[in-house]
Amino acid sequence: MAHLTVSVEYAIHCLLWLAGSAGAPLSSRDLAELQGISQSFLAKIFPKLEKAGIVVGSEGVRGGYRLARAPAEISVLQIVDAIEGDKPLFDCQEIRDRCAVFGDAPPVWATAGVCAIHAVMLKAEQAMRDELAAHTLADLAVTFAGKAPPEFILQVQDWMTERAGARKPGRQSKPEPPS
Amino acid sequence: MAHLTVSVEYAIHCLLWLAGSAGAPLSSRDLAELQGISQSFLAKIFPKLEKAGIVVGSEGVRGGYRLARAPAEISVLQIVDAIEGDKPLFDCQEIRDRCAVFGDAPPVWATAGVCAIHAVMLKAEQAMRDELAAHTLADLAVTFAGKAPPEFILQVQDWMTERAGARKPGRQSKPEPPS
DNA sequence: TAAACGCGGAGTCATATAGTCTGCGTTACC
DNA sequence: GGTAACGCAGACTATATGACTCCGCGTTTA
Repeated sequence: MAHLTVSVEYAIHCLLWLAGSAGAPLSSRDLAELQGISQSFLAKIFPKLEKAGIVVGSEGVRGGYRLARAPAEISVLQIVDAIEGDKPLFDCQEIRDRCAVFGDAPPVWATAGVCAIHAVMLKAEQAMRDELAAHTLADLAVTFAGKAPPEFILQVQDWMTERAGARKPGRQSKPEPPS
Repeated sequence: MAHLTVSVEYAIHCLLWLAGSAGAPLSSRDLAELQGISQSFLAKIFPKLEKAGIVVGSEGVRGGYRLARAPAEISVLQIVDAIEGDKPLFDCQEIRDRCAVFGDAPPVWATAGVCAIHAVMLKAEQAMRDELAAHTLADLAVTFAGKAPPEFILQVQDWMTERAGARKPGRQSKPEPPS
C-alpha cells in the first residue's frame, strides 16, 4: 500500500510523553534519549507540530515543548497531517482525457466531474482519515496507563530529574566522556 | 499522507478497457498508446496482474491480455494489492520497548500485545482496505458507461481495428516513418 | 557568561518510483 | 518457413523522497 513515515511514529510517542508530563515542558533532546531515537532528527519534527498548533515551545535553558491543548482535543489525524502535510493518497493523472481517439481536444463528457477511479480512492482516503480522527491522544494515554505499572511513572520521573541534575555542575559527575 | 503509485492508476484504467472488450485480448502496446502512457512501463505492470490471477496473457501475434474472471469479481483492493504488494500503511518501530529506563531488558508489560499506536494505524488501514474492497471493476464500468456516449465505443473499436490493419501489409500504408 | 534550549538551513546516504532499453521464446499469418 | 506481433524477463538510469547528520544563530536562565 503506502506508508506513513517514522516521523509520525516519533511524534505520537513524544506527544504521549507530553500528555503525561502535566504541563511541564520536556526538551526534544530528553525525549529523544528517553526513547532511544535520534536527537537531531526529532529536533526537525517538533517545529512541524508547533506550526500546526499542537505544541508550544519555550526557548532558553529550562525550555522545551508542552501540549497546546488537552490530549482529548488532539486527534491522531491532526498529528499525521501536521507531519506529513496534506499529500493525498492518490494523485490522479487524468488519463481519461488523454485517450488517443480524442486527438488534442478531449470532449466535455470525458473531463467533467471527478474521475471514477479517483472518486473511489478519495472515499478510501476519507475512510482512513475518519478512523484516524476518531482516536485522540487521550485515548492512547488511557490504553498506555492500563498497561504500565504505577512505579514506571516514578522511574521515568527519576530518570528526568537525574538527567536535569547531571547537567548542573555540583551533583552527578558525568562530564560526558568524549566518545 | 501516503501515496498510491501511478502503476495502480494505469492498471485500473487498462483493466477497465479489458472489461469493455468482451473477452477479446488487448495487447499492452495498444492499451498504452490508446491511453497515451508508456509502453515499456505498462509492459512491466501486466505481469504483476497476471501473477495475481487478475488477467491471463496469451503469447503470439494476436495475443494480449484478458480478464481472468468477471469484472464484478475483481475489486479495486485486489488490483492495488497485486501492484503494490502487501506493504503496510504503518511500519511500527517498536519504540515502546526501547525506553531508556528499561536498560537492556524491557519488561513483559511493555512488549506484550500490539502497540496502541500501531493498533490505531491498523484500524485506519483496514478502513481504507474495506472501502477499496467495496468497489469492483463492474462498478467503475457502470459509472463510465453512464458518461460516455454510445458512439465513443464504436470510435475506439475503429481505432483498434485500424491499428491492427495498419500492421498488416496490404491495407493502410503506414510503415512507421522512423522519427 | 556559559550551558541548555529552540530554531533554521545545508548536506549526506539509501531506497524507491518511474521510466528506458535491450534480448529471448512463442505464435499467427502470408 | 520466415517475419512480425506478441508476452516475458532482466539490466540500466534518473529523479525524488525519507531518514538522518552537522553547523550555526538567537534566546534564556542559573
